[in-house]
Amino acid sequence: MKNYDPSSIESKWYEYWISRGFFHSEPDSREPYTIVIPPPNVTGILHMGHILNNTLQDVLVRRARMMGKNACWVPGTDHASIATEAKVVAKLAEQGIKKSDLSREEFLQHAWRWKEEHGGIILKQLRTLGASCDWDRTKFTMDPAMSESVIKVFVDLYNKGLIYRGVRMVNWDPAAQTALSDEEVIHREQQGKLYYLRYKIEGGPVDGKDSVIVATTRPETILGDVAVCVNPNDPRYTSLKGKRVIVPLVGRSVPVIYDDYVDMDFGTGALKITPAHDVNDYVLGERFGLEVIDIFNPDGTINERVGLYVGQDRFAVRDQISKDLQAAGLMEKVEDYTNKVGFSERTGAAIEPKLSMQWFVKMDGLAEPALKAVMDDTIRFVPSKYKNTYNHWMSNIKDWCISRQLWWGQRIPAYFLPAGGYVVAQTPEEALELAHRKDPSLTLADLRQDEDVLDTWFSSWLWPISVFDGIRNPDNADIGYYYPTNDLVTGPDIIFFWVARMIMAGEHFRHNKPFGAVYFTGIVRDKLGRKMSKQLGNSPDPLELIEKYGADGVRMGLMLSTSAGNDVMFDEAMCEQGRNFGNKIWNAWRLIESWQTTLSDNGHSDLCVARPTEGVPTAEQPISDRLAVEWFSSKLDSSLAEIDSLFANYRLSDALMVAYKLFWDDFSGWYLEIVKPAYGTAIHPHTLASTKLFLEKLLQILHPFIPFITEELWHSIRNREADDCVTISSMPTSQEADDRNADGGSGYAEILARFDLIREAVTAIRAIRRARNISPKEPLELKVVPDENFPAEFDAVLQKMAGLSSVEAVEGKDPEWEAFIVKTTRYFVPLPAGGIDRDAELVKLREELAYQQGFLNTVMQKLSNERFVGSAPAAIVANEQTKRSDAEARIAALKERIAQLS
RNA sequence: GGGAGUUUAGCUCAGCUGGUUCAGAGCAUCUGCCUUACAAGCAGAGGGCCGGGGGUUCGAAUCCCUCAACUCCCACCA
Repeated sequence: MKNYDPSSIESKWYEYWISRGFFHSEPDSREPYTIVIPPPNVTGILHMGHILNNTLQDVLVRRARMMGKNACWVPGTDHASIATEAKVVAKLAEQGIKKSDLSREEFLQHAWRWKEEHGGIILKQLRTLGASCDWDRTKFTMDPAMSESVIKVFVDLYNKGLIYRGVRMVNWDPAAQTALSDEEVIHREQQGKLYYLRYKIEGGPVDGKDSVIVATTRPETILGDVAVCVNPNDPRYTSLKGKRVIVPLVGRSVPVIYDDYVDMDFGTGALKITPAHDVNDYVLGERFGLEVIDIFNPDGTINERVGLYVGQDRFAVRDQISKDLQAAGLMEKVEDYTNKVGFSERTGAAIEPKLSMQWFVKMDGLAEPALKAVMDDTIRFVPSKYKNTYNHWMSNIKDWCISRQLWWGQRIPAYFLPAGGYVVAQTPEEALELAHRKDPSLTLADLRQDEDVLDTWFSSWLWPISVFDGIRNPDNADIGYYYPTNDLVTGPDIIFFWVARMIMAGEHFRHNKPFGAVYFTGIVRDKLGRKMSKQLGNSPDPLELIEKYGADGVRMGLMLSTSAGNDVMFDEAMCEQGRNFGNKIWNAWRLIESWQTTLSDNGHSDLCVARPTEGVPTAEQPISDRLAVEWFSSKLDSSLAEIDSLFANYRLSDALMVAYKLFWDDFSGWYLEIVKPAYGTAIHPHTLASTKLFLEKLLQILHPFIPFITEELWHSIRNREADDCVTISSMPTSQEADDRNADGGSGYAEILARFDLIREAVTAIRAIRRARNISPKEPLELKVVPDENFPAEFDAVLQKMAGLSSVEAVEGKDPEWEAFIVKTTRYFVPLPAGGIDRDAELVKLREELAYQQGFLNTVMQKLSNERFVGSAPAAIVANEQTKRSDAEARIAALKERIAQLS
């Protein structure tokens, strides 16, 4: 089989890991590494954003596990009250059941059944991706213990005076029929109209005018008008002082009031005041003691208050009232107008500002320590630009409306008393105790619990604490060990909803940050940069992708093109690249596996492969092998160091790229090619042993990114004990070069540099072959004028990789030799037949000469500039001097060559 | 209306507190190869006034100013 087939092994290994309990964590003496998953909506299904987010978490967790940490990734789901309740309501509607026909208990039964049937699908899907979560710790935000924590926190904050109840102007979602927090409202530009309405002046014309023209985008709200407001400095309206005007159609007489809130330049400079349905109007209404006329039902239809348009929807009324005004001659004009309208984040309905009784959390005290923790980098934001966003929001924070007029969620533990007033307590029984202080005769049946539930985020803000039961049992072993968690991986879209509030909760309830760092992912877009959506049909099904490219391939594809905070332009080609890489690894193993250390007499490989460690080598290890091992060992080491530092800065895709190139270019392209025995010959046992060791380390480095294929090959390399898996192996560290140096080897920086010179020479010879159409199989001779930049020790490697029959030191050149220079070393290749094309050669040489002379000029300019020599650091100047002498050497060689040819 | 970010090769992006031959990487493209691990591959090659303009400096993709385009966040102008 030439191609790797991921599907045949991926599910096998996931089950194996689970069966060995590798992902389960209990507190022990090791250092913990903790991540709590951003809990997806319990009824949600996996999309590309989840794939990205969870792959990132898995990479971090798997790496930490291999670095010797006690890694714990806590999975779970969120009850998502509005979204889930909306889904259940829709599902019931399909069956002809209206929510209003059900009791609370009946509805909740349906909801729980729905949750049991559809809930947690997403968690199963995460296993397909390879997510190494500790499934034994799976939590749901409405688990009894989780809900108990939420209620405990509510009671606690209430008793501290941080939660209050009051009538406020809130964002009302007429579709879900609940209040929303400010964060749940999305403002979007909308193409609307600006209507100019005529308000007749009571008692006849003033200054020749019989009416005031008022501009509004919402003519239907005139039903609730209680005043017309103008700016006191507006000369157009000074004469209206003390006058009243008639609300069109409605016929209500309302006063003209004066307040400099009104912008004289907008519309006509006259503003209608509807305190029940506009935040600003409400403020003005309070200031002037105006009546509040609420004209809407909770579902956005007109109520009976005014007796007009009763029962009709607000948008239908807008059209109708516009016509009626027109007909009555009360519409001056209508203009196109673009304005911002708020919509519900969940249902998409246009938000209606509505005055209602709600519960709020006082935020300023909570915000202060939470702001500090981020600004002084106690909690690190990656990328740091989100500190600005966070700072701005936290500094202007408003109180948090936490009550929702829904049934799915934690019910607010406030109990109303028959005689008025209420008590707040953890349980009805405790509530009764409190109630008894007011009236000892009360029984449980007299208490009426608040009908509303809490905002979903009021449970998720406790997530990093409550998953470890740190609210109910603040001193338990888990919370002490795993908290604070290490990294949080989430999208910037919920920085206020969730991240900020978790920090507040952490600081308030644990007096400690909830996590050490927040890695903000971008949004997964299609390759045209469009957001993925069902409507556009541009959102691929992750499970299909996994089936097609393997989980490793999909993970790799996403990881290669994501950096913190940047959106990912998703292209299936990326998964293809990931799959191809898996194939590359697979084939590298096939090659190594085919190598034999002993051969039978007839030249064919023995069926029985000698164990390299057992056999006594019958011959010296080839020098090219020894050098290749030494070089790759250094290369591996320097790459490890690089990867470490990239991880420290959360540059995961760069780290993967380093590993990718290490495997593909250095290991497969160079190392394996150097040590590869000729067909039909044996490999030296030492070389084979080293090669397998290298492969093992490479698999370890790659495992956090592509867990499946690495585990499969880990077991192919040798027979292993049940728990000897790459998943829980120890990540190689980058100190091995030092050990080797102690044995008398050369430092690895130097060997890497020397090897690069050989690479350049090989590439140059290959280019000559290509230009002259010389087959790679045809041996060439190489002549060299050795100097300090000629890595003579790699002679054997050079011969093998460039297909040379000999490398000979010479003093000078022959006109029939093709020449090239690596750094300062001059190389020549005698060409077999036909010789070289002198003219073409000369053109090339002269171009090169011109470039080198130009380069030398710029160097000389710097060096002859006294201010450069005087002010630049010594190292920079010395470097320029080296550049100068190198260039001069090359120019001399080029000139000599040109002289020969012409 | 405020604030932040982005702009470097066809695409996606690296280039940290100015100085190595600094103009890079991966992918894509082009050319030649089915060479006994891999055509999901190998070998080679091309490709960019670093958004425009100005300034600071011996020296600018990098620092400052300005203009332009795009993106995002926040904000109660009907």
